[in-house]
This record gives sequence, C-alpha cells and structure tokens, in this order.
Amino acid sequence: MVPSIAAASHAEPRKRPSQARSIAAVAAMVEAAARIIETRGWAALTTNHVAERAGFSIGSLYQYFPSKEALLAELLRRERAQLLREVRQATETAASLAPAIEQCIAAGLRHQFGRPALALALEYVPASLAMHQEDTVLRQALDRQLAAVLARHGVAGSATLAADLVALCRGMIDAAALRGETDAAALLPRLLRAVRAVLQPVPGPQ
Amino acid sequence: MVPSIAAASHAEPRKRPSQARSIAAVAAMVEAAARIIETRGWAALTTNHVAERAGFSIGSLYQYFPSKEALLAELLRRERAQLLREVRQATETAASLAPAIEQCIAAGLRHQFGRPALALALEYVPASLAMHQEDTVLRQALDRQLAAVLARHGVAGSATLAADLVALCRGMIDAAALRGETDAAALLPRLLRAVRAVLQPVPGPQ
Amino acid sequence: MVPSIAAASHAEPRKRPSQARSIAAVAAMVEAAARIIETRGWAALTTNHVAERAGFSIGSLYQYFPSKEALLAELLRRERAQLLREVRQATETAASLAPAIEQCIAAGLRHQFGRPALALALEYVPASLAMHQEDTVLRQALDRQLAAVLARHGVAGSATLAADLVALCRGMIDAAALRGETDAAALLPRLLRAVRAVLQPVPGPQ
Amino acid sequence: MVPSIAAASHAEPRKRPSQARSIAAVAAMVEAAARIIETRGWAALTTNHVAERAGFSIGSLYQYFPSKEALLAELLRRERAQLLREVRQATETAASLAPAIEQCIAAGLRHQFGRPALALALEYVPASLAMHQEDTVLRQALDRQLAAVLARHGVAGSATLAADLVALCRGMIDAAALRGETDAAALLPRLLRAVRAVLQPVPGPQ
DNA sequence: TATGAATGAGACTTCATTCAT
DNA sequence: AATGAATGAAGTCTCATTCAT
Repeated sequence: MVPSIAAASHAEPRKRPSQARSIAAVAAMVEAAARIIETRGWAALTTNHVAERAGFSIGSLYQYFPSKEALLAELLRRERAQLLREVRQATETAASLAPAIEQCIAAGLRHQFGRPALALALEYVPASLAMHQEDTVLRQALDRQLAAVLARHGVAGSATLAADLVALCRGMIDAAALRGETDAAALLPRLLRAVRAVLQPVPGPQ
Repeated sequence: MVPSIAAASHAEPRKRPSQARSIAAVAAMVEAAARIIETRGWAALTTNHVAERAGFSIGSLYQYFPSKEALLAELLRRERAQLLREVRQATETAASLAPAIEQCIAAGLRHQFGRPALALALEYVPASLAMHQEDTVLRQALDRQLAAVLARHGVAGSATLAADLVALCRGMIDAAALRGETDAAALLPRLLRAVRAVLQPVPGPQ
Repeated sequence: MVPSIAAASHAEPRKRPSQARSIAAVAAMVEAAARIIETRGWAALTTNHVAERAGFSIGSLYQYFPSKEALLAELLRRERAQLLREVRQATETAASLAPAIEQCIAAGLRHQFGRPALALALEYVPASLAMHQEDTVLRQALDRQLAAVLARHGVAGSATLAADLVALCRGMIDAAALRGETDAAALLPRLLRAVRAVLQPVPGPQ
Repeated sequence: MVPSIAAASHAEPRKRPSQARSIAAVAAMVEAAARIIETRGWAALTTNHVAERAGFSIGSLYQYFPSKEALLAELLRRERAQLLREVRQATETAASLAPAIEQCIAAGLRHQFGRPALALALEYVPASLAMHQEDTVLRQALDRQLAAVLARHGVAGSATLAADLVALCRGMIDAAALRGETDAAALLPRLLRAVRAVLQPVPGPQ
C-alpha cells in the first residue's frame, strides 16, 4: 500500500506558510534534506532522518509536507528557482547577446560549483511521476528563458537551439563535476568557446 | 523512495561463467533487469521480479550475482561495452578525423535511440559507491577512446577536449531523449555542427 | 499513503496454497488473527502481532496475504463458510420444514457459542470497501440458503421473509451474546418460538 | 486499520457545560463527528478533522472532551437518548399494549431511517472498554423500558422477552438498512407481525 | 545445483494528545 | 480560554538476502 512512488498529486507543500515559524520550519527541513543528499546520498534520505537533522519530529515534517516526494519537489524547486532567477536577471540586464550568454553560463557554474554534490545529485532525482513533471517544468522554463534571449537578439531557430545550448552546457558542467573538477574558472572558457562556436553562423562548405 | 542498494563488497558476477548454461543464465537475468527498467522503471526493479522474469528462482539469481548491485553493474557494463565497441571500431576504421567523429556520434545516437528508455534510465543509476566506480571507469574509457583519435589526428589538448566533446554530446542526446524526441536523424546534424564548431580553431580576436 | 483502508482489490490470499506447508502457514496466521480478536479485540489486531503469534515473521505474512485486509477477509470467509456448510447440510437432509429450521437455528447457535467472542467480533468488522463486499456476499448466501428451503416447502414471499428470519435470529443471538448469556440451550426455544410464530399464517382479524 | 482508541479513563465530557457557549461548542463537535461518520466513515473520524469541521481548534476539542473516546461516547448517548425519549413517550401515552408496541417500533424506524448511515455506523462502534460499557448501559435502558410496558400490561417473563423483542427488531432493521432498504413503511408491517406473533400466547401442541 | 519459503530491518506515514504562546 | 504547532509511538508494508530442503 505504501511504497513505490505513488503517482502523487501532492508535490506541493502542505501549508502556504504564513507565519515566520512555519517558514523557518519548512526551510529547515528542506535544507536538512539537501545536506543529507549532499553528504550521504539518495539512499540515506529518509523522512525520519530529515526530520531529525532539521531538529523536528517526524510528525512535524508531515505537517508541512504531505509526502517525502513533496519535500523533494520543494528542494528541487528551491534550487532551480535560484538558478532561474539568476538567469533571468542576466538576460534582462545584459546589453547584448554576448554578455547575456556569458552571464547565464556564469550563473550555471555558480549553481553547480556552489554546492557541487547537491547540484549533481539533483540532476539524478529518483524518477517518479510527480518529480518528473516538476523537473520537466523547470527544465522547460530554463530553455524558454534562453530561447527568449536568442530570439530578442535575432538568432533564428531559437527554441531547439536554446534547448541544445542548455543541454550542452549542462552536459559539460555535470561531467566536469563528476570527474571531480572544482575549478569553475577553468571550465568557463571551455563553455564559452563551445557556445560561441555553436552560435557562429555555419561556415559554408569551402 | 528508492530501494536502497545495500553496499555490497563486490560488483562482479560471482563466477566467471565457464559453462554455456551459466552464461545463458547471467544473460537472461541481465536482460530481464533491462526490460523491467525499460518498461516499469527503477522502482519496479526488485531482485525477485528479475528472477521471475528471467525464469529463475531468486536463489539462482544469487548464485550468479552476489547482490542486486552486482546485477546492475553487469547491466551497465553490458550496455556501455556495446557503445565502446562501436566507438572503437569507428575510430579504428575511419580514414580521417571527420568521419571518425561522425561515426562516433552515430554510434552514440544508435545507443541512445536503440533502447531509449533503457539508455536514459541508465544515466540515472541510483548512486552507490560501487556503481559510481563502475560508471566512472566506463566514462573514462569512452573519454580516452576519443582522446586517442584526436591525438592521432594532431588535435592539441586532447584529453580535456575529448571529455568535453563526449559530455556535450551526451548532454544534448539525453536532453533530447528526455524531451521525448525520437528522431535520431534530426539530432545528428545538430550534434555534428556543435562538435565541428568546437573543434574549429579558435578565431583570433583580431 | 499507507493506512486508512484503501479500497483494495486484494481481499484474496496471495497464493492458492498448493503445498502442505503453505496451507499450514495460512491457517496458522488466520487462526492467530482469530485468537487476537477474541482475546484482545480489534485494536490489538496488528499485522506484526498476528505474524508473531503465528510463529512467522512479518514478511511471511505478507507473502501469503497482500494486505491486512485480505487476512481479515480470509478469516471472515473461514468462519462464515463453516456456518454456511452446516446450514446447507441441515436444509438438505431435513425431511420437512420444521426440522430444517430447527437445525439451521441450532447451527447458528453452535456458530455463535462455539467461539462467542470471535463470532460477536466478526459481526462488527471495521468497515472497508473490500470487507463490506465480502460480508455482503456471505450474508446473501445465507439468506438465499434459507429462502430456498422456504420455497421448497411452499412458503410464499420467501426472499424477504428469509432475510427477515435470518436477521431476527442474528439479532437475538448477538444480543444474548452481548449480554453475556452463555447458555445456548436456553436461547434455542426462544428462537424457535419466534421463528415459528413468524412463519405461522397470519391470523385473520376477528 | 482501525484507529485504535487509547483507553481513556473517563468517557464523560470534561465539564458539565455551564455556559451557553460551552453547550453550543460541545453540540457542534458532536454533530461534526456525526457528519463525518455519516459521510466518510469511521476511518475518517480523526480528532483534528472533527475540530476543524466544528470550527474549533484541536486544543478546544480537548478542552471539552478528555479523549476521542469521550467524544464518541457523547455522540452515542445523544443518539440513543433521542430514541429512548421517543420510546418512553410512546409507552407512557399509549392506552394499551398494541399501540405502545407499535409506536416503539415506529420510533425505532424513525431513528434508523432518519439518519441511516449514522445509525448503522453507531451499531458498529469500534469496541473499547469504555464504549462497550456505555453501549451496554444504553441497551439495558431500552430493554428495561420495554420490559416495564410489558409488565404493566400483564405480559409474563417480561425481562427476557423484552430484550428478545428489542434484539429481534434491531436485527431486522439493521439488516434491512445494510441491504440498502430505504422504505421504512415497507418494513413496519413485517416488524409488527413478528413482534405480535412472538407476543401471541404459544398455541398448544394439539 | 536449484528452489522458494522465510526473514527482519527499516521505510513511510498517521493521528491522538500536549503545551507554549 | 483558545490556538495550533509539535510530538512520537505505533502501524502497515517492502524487498534484499539467506538457507533448509
């Protein structure tokens, strides 16, 4: 009856926390989850463990989240929201395409290398219907964000191109992180080069 | 949420199967696991289920694999070995760099779109120490393979560049698969363009 | 996710037990459940407790029953089947209506006073969809059984009448048990009298 | 399966409500409980749910009732008191035995078919020591009520007979309700006939 | 060697009840 | 008096793994 990830309609936190205490509690639990994933991996992420690390009882956790999955979804949102915000800001403030791109990539790197273990783990969220939807939504938001910048600056075919560029960067960043690279500064020029190259008009044959 | 994988001491099959029957048994179990992952996801991959689908008893499964993790490792090896083999062949038979690259990418696409659900799922293997090591080894093998081609054809800085190229392709392919793209032919030119662009000598700032 | 009685499709035991050991295991668990209900009430009927009393691990219990509810359904069936069997035999062997009725009532009394606490408790099965259906089916079977006898012996309006007679007896027997009466012999004549009276042709006014 | 009711020391409301507000609060909570049982069954009857439906905080509920069980006991009393009152009135105003009986039965039918789901559910109160005592007391009160009428009208052996008559009616009414019968008018003559038949002097064997 | 019944730690979740505010 | 956040014991159920046959 319980387990296996029920296709849940409850990937939302249980209370729109209105009071300061509630907000703090939710934040504490999400952060506890983040730290466990970071330090001990998905396998150690049990609801009891999260509650304990957050300094609450298990009952309290379930007062704020209807399920383990909802907690995870919230964590995913929290992390991705941060990235999305930075990307949005970059695309809105940059004067032209080049710096916009550059700042987006920088944001991506900050996101990945700020808490590398966490960021990497969140790319591999245990699949489940609800989580997958959440994930899809957030990925699309990022793709759209970039597509908009490209379009605004007159780049053609932007939707697919944007998705490819995001995917390409993500692939390179994740692989670097997976190999244990910790130097974002060393990665940045490689990313920039790749992205610029792909954005270059295709040289005609010959 | 995720059936935790008890950390097993070795991720090797229990016996170098000497008899034809053993080889067939191992293959049947690995394939059963693959089919379950493909059709019903990680959550449904229980050892009992695998044994049943393979037409064996659970006891027999544990005669061939010391742990669930070892079974997974074998599956991962099987899949990646196939890709490695094709890539090696491509790099060895191709006359020059361009067709070598092209055939590598084609191999990657075949691998991903041959059994898309499986390939995608295997990028999200529930992390664990042993699996992670296995995964690392196989990724490095691929990276080295490509680095060798690049070096042979006089491309400088080949190690990092190779890793980046592999990562870039993997990122784009996975993202496409995740979005539900099923048309490898449509993806190929985008990959080729990206790889070629990155391989192009950097235009001087002039 | 777990609790509250999920409207289960699984009120059937998990294995049609084919081997002697399985049959014994199922029987042991059902009987353990019966004894717990008898001695300590519904509240003490936990799956862990049942398994322990049956001398099995909790895992084994779930190998034979897909849910707590299925175990209960099996117990209900076991008990009611016994009653149904006796009633069927009574109705088939009795030469005329009077002894048929008499033997049915005697069967009812045996059933109730054989294991009074259990019989009483089973009249108050915690409602749930699956259990309720099971219960309904078994009640109807009993009603139909009696209706058939009545019809065979030329009593008109038998369906409703039979249901009423069964209900009337059940009410009297349960109430007696609830009051702590333990003397079936004292109850039998009262039941007989009531049933005969109701079966008597209605005396015309005047 | 059944939310176990912690054995509470007393099943009395916490205060003889002296103020109008208290009386209203108690009534609101009891009615909320009734409605939940009616509409969503025993499984949904949680104290938090009751408090919410009644428009109070869970803390307030525990100011008026020492335990969930006390709340249930109060509900049981409320429902049975209503029935008892009607029965008492019937027995006190009726001129002779026949109409007294008739009105008692009518009261029983009103009680059952007025709020059928509730009345039926209350016959299946999750057993517990305190509730069982409460239930016993109320059943006895009803039995005594009827025994008194019988005695007053010169029917011999009234105590047991009364108990049997009550039980018989209860059995028939509950079974009808359980089968989904909703027509009290159709049930009344069957009940009357049964009761009258049982009250008839036993015909000599002749 | 093969079988599959048995194990049991441990996961998720609920809900009656308390108590600081 | 009222609130509702917090508690935590306890319940159901799963699944990797073992071992007697």
